[in-house]
Amino acid sequence: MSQKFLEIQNELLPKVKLENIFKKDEIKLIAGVDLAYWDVNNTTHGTCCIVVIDYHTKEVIEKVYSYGEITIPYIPGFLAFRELPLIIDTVKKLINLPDLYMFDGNGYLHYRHMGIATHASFFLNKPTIGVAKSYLKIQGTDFMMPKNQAGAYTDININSEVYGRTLRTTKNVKPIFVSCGNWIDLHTSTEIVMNCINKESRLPIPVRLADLETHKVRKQLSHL
DNA sequence: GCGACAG
DNA sequence: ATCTTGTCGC
Repeated sequence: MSQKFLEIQNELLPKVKLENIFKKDEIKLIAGVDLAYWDVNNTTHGTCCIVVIDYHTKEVIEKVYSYGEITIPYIPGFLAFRELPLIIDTVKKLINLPDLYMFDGNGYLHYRHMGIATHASFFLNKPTIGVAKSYLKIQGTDFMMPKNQAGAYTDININSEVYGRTLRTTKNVKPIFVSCGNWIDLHTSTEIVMNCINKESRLPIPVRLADLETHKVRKQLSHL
């Protein structure tokens, strides 16, 4: 199974572009994407929630979700294959199409530069950013802890290539791991993430809201 | 058997 | 990811 997955990701890799294909003032709507899981008998079910906000006012513009059985197991390095089917299904329900998507997980910061944010971009056809809460160690490379100051960061350099960035979004709180998804550069990715931080969470608003939403939906669905 | 391991 | 209460601190 994972052999076929490897082939698919290796074919996509050459199409990744870590450059902005947009102008900053064109970014109006940003979506956060997340999933939550629960078990029914011996099968795993999941819900995908997408929350769209106005990048400038942070107002919630739209929320959509879908749910279904999850058939692909979680395998480190192949998260996209597990979560993409439900994500694609959910995106179809959006009325307000986002200018950019933020994911709970990595993008270019991945064994084959094909974390879920990067992989998903080819189905969404929009710029994407990866935001992970924990570190995925690649080739034994640890990350350097940034200074304890909001906005401080350290680049994750592996074999003379920058895979992503350890970003302290909030003082006195663990850093997050930001990486390019596709069609955007790391500098702009960092800037957009920081512009989506408030006192409520170390996570950018779109991802945080999508996370909260998946918990609500799960509580509702798993109690039926 | 042991340790690694985004979500 | 998920299983789970209280509790320390700003």
